[in-house]
Amino acid sequence: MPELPEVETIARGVHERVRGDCIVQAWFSGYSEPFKTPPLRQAKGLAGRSVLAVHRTGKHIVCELGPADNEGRCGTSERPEAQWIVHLGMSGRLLVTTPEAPVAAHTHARLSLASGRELRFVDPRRFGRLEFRDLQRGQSFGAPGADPLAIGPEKFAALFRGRRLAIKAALLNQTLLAGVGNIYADESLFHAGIRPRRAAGRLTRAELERLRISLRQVLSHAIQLGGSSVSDYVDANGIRGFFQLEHCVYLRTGEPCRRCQTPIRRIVLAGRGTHFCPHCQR
DNA sequence: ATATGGCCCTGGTTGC
DNA sequence: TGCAACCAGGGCCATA
Repeated sequence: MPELPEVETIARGVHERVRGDCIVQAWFSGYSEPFKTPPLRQAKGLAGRSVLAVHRTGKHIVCELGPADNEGRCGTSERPEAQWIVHLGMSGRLLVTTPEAPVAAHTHARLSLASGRELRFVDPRRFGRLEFRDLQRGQSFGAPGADPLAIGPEKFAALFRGRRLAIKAALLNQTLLAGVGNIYADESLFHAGIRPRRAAGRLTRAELERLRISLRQVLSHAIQLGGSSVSDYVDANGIRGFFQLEHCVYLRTGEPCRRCQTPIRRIVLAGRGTHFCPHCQR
């Protein structure tokens, strides 16, 4: 399940490989209903654009696109005129391949590039979303929540003030923090020594600061290891990440805590499997 | 206003 | 061995 570190890894990989390339044409599968922009409009908007940069915002991959000139060739303007926004949902993958590479089942988009390669969007569970934005008509994409890697102590504490919901549920709320998903919510709460069910607004200032630091450390460590490959996650080159080997609680129900040997417990919170150490987390 | 729970969707795993 | 039930959960939406 791609969360911030996995999305960051994929965005960096795609950036390195397709920056400066040009989208010659775009193909979309018949499946399209939940896409934020109708496939025909995406295909029309993408064709002839140059890829200026690819980066992550929250759990979204944003491709900054330049203009095409009169001959249909790619422009070289530095200022983005459009954006292609990819959300991978649960099972989405964004791959750079050759056109000859076998087309995986559930491939929903294929962008042919001027270099002769293809950028493909594959998503078996169809929780992913694709959107095209014309920046001359609309606003640039922005995540609603704060960046957990950049937020400071004051703003972080303010996010949770007065909130009665469980801290785990609050961490998953993308309008508060953008990019935290189930794995890193559980892992950061473990490292901060906080029980997932604690009411967000009742955490002490010291606990909130431990949580902010833990979150930042867990996320940046995971980025260094290329993310967590817990199901079928692979990066833009088809390479798996290694952070799953570092997990302390996530999907370790019944296994001994790495710190105190107490068996890890699993509860359901906000509809999500939630894992914690009953001894280390208070 | 905040908070909760159901739904979507497929593939892998478990259990009979 | 075969098949069905179950589980995984991000984001959206209806409801309380």
